[in-house]
This record gives sequence, structure tokens and C-alpha cells, in this order.
Amino acid sequence: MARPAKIEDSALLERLSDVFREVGYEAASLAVLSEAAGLKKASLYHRFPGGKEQMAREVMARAETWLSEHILAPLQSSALPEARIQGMVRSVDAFYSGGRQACLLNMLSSPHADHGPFASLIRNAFEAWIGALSAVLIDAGFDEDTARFRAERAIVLLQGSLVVSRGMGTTRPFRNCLANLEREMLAR
Amino acid sequence: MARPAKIEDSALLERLSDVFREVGYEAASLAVLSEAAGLKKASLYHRFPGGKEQMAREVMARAETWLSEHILAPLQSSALPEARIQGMVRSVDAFYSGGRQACLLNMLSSPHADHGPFASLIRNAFEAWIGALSAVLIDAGFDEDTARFRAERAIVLLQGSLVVSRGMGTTRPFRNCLANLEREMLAR
DNA sequence: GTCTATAGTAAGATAGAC
DNA sequence: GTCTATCTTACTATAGAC
Repeated sequence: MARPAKIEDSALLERLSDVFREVGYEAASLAVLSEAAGLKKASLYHRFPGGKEQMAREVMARAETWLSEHILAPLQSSALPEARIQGMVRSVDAFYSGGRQACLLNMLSSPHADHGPFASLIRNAFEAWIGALSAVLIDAGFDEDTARFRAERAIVLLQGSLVVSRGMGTTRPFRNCLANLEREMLAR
Repeated sequence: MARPAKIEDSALLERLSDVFREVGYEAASLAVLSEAAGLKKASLYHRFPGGKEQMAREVMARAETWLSEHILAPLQSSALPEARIQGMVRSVDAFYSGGRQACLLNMLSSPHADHGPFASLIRNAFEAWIGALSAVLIDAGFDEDTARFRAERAIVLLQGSLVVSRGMGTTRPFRNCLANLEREMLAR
């Protein structure tokens, strides 16, 4: 077959996602995205006529799908609260490569109205995650306020540990965070 | 006096700092920096011959000075541990405008070798802050490992609460973080 | 579907007048 | 010290061949 093979959507989005997670939206130039994708710029525009903004939005959409399937669904299972949180910790550890990869929810955050679409996607993702964690804690017998407070703090710890790990050049804060998350969330 | 008045270094750096904190390094174009500073691009280059990278480095240096004077020094005072942490909380609340302004240590973090200078400044700032907090906890009677662990977690909570506040469009996570920081750090 | 080539624009940076 | 005007480069995006 002389025809050049199509690079699969899933693999393409994953490579683009790596770039956005590493350098953020503005620093992700088409040159960098093109090299990471293994496609020339014009080919990227063929796949994403909306340009960089569409790439980022599809990357975000993919991340939300991942969140739903690998985080929210397991959290909403009928397993024990301990097991549901343990499952989340394992998925999170893999997704962030043990603290070496940043979070899109941080890297694509922007105060610009230009990228307003991202803002609501990011807010929704945070709220869905916190809501699901909160439901687990309510199942575990905590009152609503405590559940919500601890769920939000878990996400804060996760995001903060990624920031500090990145800034200090060590994954220890992230590993500490995950190692203590279940115990802290369910502590009486 | 027909001669145009010089804009003071301190005011200039503060305006530039606001831009870097809001949008990060790459999105801080000279056009944006120029407008925020109230100086034309050529004037910025007169004050910062090294261009944008020098601006960011001087903004970082200014932030480290602020950290030393308003955070590290009070933490190293001879006051009670409770009072030292309360003082830090007040300073932090003001510096981050109650959670509305982001942290340079997050916004200027970059995996690029280009901006390597930032990386060591950021790492040093994190380490100095955690070290000072750790010393307070040792003064409060905690063992070295516990002190270090809790100090690091305090910084993680701070950074994470800023990320989540920004992402969710509310300052509540940041306010929660500060409201509970002293109690959590000193809990027996 | 991918490519080479190129248009058009905004970026970082400099020269020289006032 | 600040300004207008300009240079060069890099960026986003498009046209058209294969």
C-alpha cells in the first residue's frame, strides 16, 4: 500500500496530550505538537480543522472520558469504600506516571476568555471528581459536610503534590500523597 | 520637566509579576507585559536588556525576597509556634489575594532546559519554605520526620488549593486550606 | 491522509530620535 | 528614560500535489 497509513485518533490524542500536559497551552506550538504527533502541521490541520484550540479541547474531552471510566465509575461501584479509594489511587498513580506527568486541569487553566471553553470543562471535571469522592465518604458513614470537605481536600492534595513534585524535581510529594490518601480520607 | 518620569523598579516589577502569575511565562508576550507595565516594548528592553527571560528572573528574585522577609523571617522568630504559623497564614492570604492570584512557583515551572534558571530558583524556594516550616514544628516538639512530612504537606495543600480555586472559579478551597492550616500542622 | 510550500500574522528584539 | 519605527524570526493557518 503506497497510501500513507492513518495514525489512529487515540494514539494521536495521547501524543498531543503529553505535550499539553508537559508545557501547557501557549507553549504547545504547532511545531512541537507536530513533532510529538509524528505528523506535519498541515496533517494536523486536516485532523483538527479548528487548529490548536480544537486539539486542546479534544485532548480535554479524552481526559474527561478517562476520568469517567477509570475514576468516577470505580468510585461509584458497590465495593467497600476502602477498595474504591484504593482503586482510584492505583489509577491516579498510573495516569500521572508516579508524579512525573502534570495534570491537564492545572496546565490548561487559564484566566483568558479566549479559552473559555476549557474553563467550564475544567470546573466540571473538578466538581465531578469531588462529588464522586464525596459520595464514597457518605457511604462510609460520614456526614455530608465532612464528606465534601475531605473530598475537596483529597483533590487539593493531589493537585498540590503534582505541583510541588514538578517544582522540586522529585516525585516524593506525589508518592507521599497517594500513600496516605486512603487512611486520611477514612480516618475517624 | 519635559523629561518622562522613570517608573520605579518596584512598581514595574509588581506589574510584570501580576502578568506572569496570571498567564505564565509563554503566554506573557511583550505586548501584554508592555501594556501592564505602562511602558513601550523598547522601554522594557532598556530596563531589562535580557528581554522577557530577565524580566521573569527579576520577578522571581523579587518573590524570593518577599518570601524571605514576610515568610521565612517571621517563621524563624522566637515567638510561639502557633503565632509564627498564624503570621504566615496572614501573609500568604494577602500575597495570594485570598486565593485569586496564582503562585509563580507553579506558573513559572517548566520542564524546558531553556528556562533552567527558573528551575533551581523554584526548587530553592520550595526547599527554603518547607525547611522553615519544618523548623517551627521541631520547635513545637515534633520529631524530625513528622515535622518534615507536615511541612511539605502544608506547602502541598497551599499549592493545591490555589490550583483548585483557580480551576473551579472559587476561592473556597484556598480559604479552607488557610483556615485549617495551623490546627492541622500542630495537631497531636 | 499525508505531504511540501507558502501566505499572513504576531512574536521577540534593536536602532536611533527626543 | 521613553518613544516611534523597523528588523528578524517563529507562529498559526492555508493551498494544492501526491
